[in-house]
Amino acid sequence: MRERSRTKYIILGMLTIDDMSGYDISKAIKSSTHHFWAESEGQLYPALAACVKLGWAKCKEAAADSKRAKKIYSITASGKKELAAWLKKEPQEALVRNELLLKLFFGRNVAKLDNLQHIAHQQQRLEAELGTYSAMREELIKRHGNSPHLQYWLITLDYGLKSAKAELAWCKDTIKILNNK
Amino acid sequence: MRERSRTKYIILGMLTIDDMSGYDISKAIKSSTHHFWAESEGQLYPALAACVKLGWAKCKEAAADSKRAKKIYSITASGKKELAAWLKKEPQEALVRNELLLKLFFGRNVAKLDNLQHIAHQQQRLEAELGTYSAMREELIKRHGNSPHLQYWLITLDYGLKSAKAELAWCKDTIKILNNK
DNA sequence: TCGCACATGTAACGCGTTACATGATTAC
DNA sequence: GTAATCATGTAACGCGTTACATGTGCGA
Repeated sequence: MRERSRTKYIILGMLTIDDMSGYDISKAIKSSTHHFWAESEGQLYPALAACVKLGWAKCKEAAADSKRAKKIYSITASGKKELAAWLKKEPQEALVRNELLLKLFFGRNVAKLDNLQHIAHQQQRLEAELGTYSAMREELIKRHGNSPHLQYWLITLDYGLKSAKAELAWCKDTIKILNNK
Repeated sequence: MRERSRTKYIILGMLTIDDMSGYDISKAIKSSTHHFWAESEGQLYPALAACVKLGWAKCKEAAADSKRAKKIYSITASGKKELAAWLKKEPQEALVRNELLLKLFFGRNVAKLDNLQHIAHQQQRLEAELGTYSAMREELIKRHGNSPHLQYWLITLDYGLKSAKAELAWCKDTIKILNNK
């Protein structure tokens, strides 16, 4: 069985943006890739240690000006090579597990209202998400206007915006369909 | 730690459509929910046995007219209750792990062409998917035109169609953006 | 002083994939 | 005859979440 986890690569990727601590990486993931790729701390810290062991990253204690004990990691030349090799490989198909759709697929086993409630709730979630994405977009442009990463970040954000809008349209249509019959 | 697996519920759901063997359920999943919820045989058979043990399903050997040794499962009253209770509970947020987006997020670490290739490949996949969904839609209506499940099945199919179209539009836009700069 | 954010980890456990194992029947 | 599909499972393993554990610094 070959390794399948991509935690080490998301770490390396984050370290190409800036030197960071484990905690910083965790925060960065939560505020950027979280909607399409999440990681928990339980994987992050061991994977960080593994990166160091493989020579893909190195670690130094935080500068004296910082009050907190903090380990700052940076990517090595070898790490950059590994990351680039992985980035070039054909991405695997996205993994999706959508419980809302699964429940709706079997929706005829419960009252129509139960299904409608699930969809209405999803609609609310998506509207909030749309707001978040728009805010993120402005924030990104303001704070990283001349970062060479920006173009790529906007691409993934745009994916979120477009798919949230499409999902929202589906919610509205589906509510109509269920109410009219 | 409470149980998180939903394999037993997808089994119960399939058994509300018809009595089936494990192999039948596996095939049914592959041809219906697979795009938003997949299960492997390694989970399916043990979960089936668990359903019987819990009294949610019962099992009888295949009728004599069948040549093959085959175990046909059916849902019990208790199983129906369990399924309905689960269906009514608020669905959890969808789990997504999109490797394409993850690679693009770090896209500035490789050549633009590498990123473009990934997107072009995704575009092809989506076009094929769109064709599959359209064919499935016709097939469903033809074969299950008066099934009480049909309405719900079309809803989930429609989700696939709409989100594939949105993703396809994003692919085209993104290719343009990357080429123009 | 109380709670939150910062900061770093480990352990337990359930989940899910992959691979293996086996054999029958059907279609070409 | 040979490959694909039908048919049912088990075992090993890596993955990922959740919960736990511990402590600091800062603001209200």
